[in-house]
Amino acid sequence: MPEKAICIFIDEVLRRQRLRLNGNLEKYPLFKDLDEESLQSLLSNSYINDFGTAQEIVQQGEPPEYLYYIITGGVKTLRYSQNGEETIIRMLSTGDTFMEAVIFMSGHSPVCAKTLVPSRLLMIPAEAVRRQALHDPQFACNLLRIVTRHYKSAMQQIDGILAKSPLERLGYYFLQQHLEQGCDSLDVSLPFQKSMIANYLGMKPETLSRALSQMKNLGVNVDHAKLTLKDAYTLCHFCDAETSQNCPHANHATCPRHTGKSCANCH
Amino acid sequence: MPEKAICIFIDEVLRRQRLRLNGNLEKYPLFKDLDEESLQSLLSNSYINDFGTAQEIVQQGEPPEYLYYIITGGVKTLRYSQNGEETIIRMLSTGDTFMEAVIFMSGHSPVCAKTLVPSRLLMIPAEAVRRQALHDPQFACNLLRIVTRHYKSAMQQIDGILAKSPLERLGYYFLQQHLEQGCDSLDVSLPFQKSMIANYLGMKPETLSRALSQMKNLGVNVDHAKLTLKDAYTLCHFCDAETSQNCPHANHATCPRHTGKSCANCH
DNA sequence: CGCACCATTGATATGGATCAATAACTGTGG
DNA sequence: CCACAGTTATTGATCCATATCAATGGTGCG
Repeated sequence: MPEKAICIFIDEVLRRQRLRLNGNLEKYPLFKDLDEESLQSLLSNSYINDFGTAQEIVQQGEPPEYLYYIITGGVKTLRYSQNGEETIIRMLSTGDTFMEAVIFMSGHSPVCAKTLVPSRLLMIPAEAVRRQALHDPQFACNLLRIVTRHYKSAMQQIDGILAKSPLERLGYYFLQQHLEQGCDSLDVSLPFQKSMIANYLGMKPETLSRALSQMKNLGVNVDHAKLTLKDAYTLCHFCDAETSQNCPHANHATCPRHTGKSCANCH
Repeated sequence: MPEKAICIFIDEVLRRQRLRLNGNLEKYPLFKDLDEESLQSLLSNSYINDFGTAQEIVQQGEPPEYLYYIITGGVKTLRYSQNGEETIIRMLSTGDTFMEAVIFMSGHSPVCAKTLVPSRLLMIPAEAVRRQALHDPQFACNLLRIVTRHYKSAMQQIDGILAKSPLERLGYYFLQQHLEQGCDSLDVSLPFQKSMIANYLGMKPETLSRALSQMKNLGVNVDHAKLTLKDAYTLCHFCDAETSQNCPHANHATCPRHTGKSCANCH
């Protein structure tokens, strides 16, 4: 159903462009600035498929067959370790893509992808992606931007795990959610269940729970999957130089980071 | 000195191509399959510079100005956390490139790069790299392959830290060194000092030291910076499905993985 | 209503960090 | 060639943070 794929895709792109978050947090620009010809070539062989909850879309150790674009839904990518435990690498929702990087790795997929909720996915064959990347440098550069962003967040994950306490990791995660959600509201919603977030942050659910109760003392109220901040600067404790680049308050007189006010509290 | 850069570069490429390790472990193919024109365009603005030990080549938080290719020497890339500690992201030596990924990230560099020993580096201006990527899809795809490989090893680092014991992480590291060094000798040399390796593996030097003494019981003798394996299968305990793809013994009857022999010992 | 599943909370255990002391090695200058 | 200082590695003793174990409470769904 190629035509159908294109229709929905165009819809999606338009929606995305309107939705660009904070200007610079615009989501993964896979299709950005592509000419009509490239789009056609990419999408004419693509499919749209619906998946149920907890379905394995890609198996670890299998060659990747498609690049996936989440039209609606939620997906996690993870790795199984020898003992069978899972380590979540990314948690994705509407508008995200996955397997873009894996397609350009040699060998089999080092990750598995699994739906968290019923999801509708656009599937672009891996071979078409590779072919198009060799023909259209704009597309290749879009891929580069996406993969480097993933790589950067993987680096942040690494030193977060090694150098931050569970409380700090959680605060950092909340801050990023807050910024992604436009940061005009004092409410932040948690898009995934807590045990997922715990795994993603490299801690056990119990530890996350305890970190949450510490959060309350810092002015973050947790009610089920919704956080309520005491004020706009509650999460500034957890900000760093990289993240502040995405914060609209940064470099304003109101930013505690900028005035140095809250750094006394930071630890 | 553009001509000089090209001369040494050509030398280097030839050397690399002869040196390809195990066929599939061939190092970062930045210049692979580029036409003469692309090479000229990339290198005509490049420089070669010598750096001393422990020099900061790139500062964290600064915009990246160059892509670096290590002609000779050793470099680490790392991140400083708030408390000032460093987390090593990669440890690089002759033939490696760095900052390829950072050049395509928006904003400033999330990592710092520092020489470990006196090093001679080929420096290609970031702007030239970006321009060339937009003009030459082959070059863009080479970059994609490099960055995705880094991303993959970052993922391995993440679940190594979260799911493996220090001993296992060390064994895995030894195994990879062994494979990179051609695995025809039972001697493995450690290319970096132990405190660096410890940091890279997410543990303290004391912990590495203790893990080393456990290694002796498993048949790995450590003498200064040189390991001696008891037999070719000593490190098989630490192998996983991904790594076995790079092992010449895999799928042979001699592989303990394949026969299931050593998996009993694994834990 | 009752059965899963998820989250929370408390008690305990443990692995790796930290602290501290010593030993080995590196390089430098006399 | 040796003496010395500075760095790096090892080893032992202790401590602490987070995992683990265990019990309870809450929530949603059939």
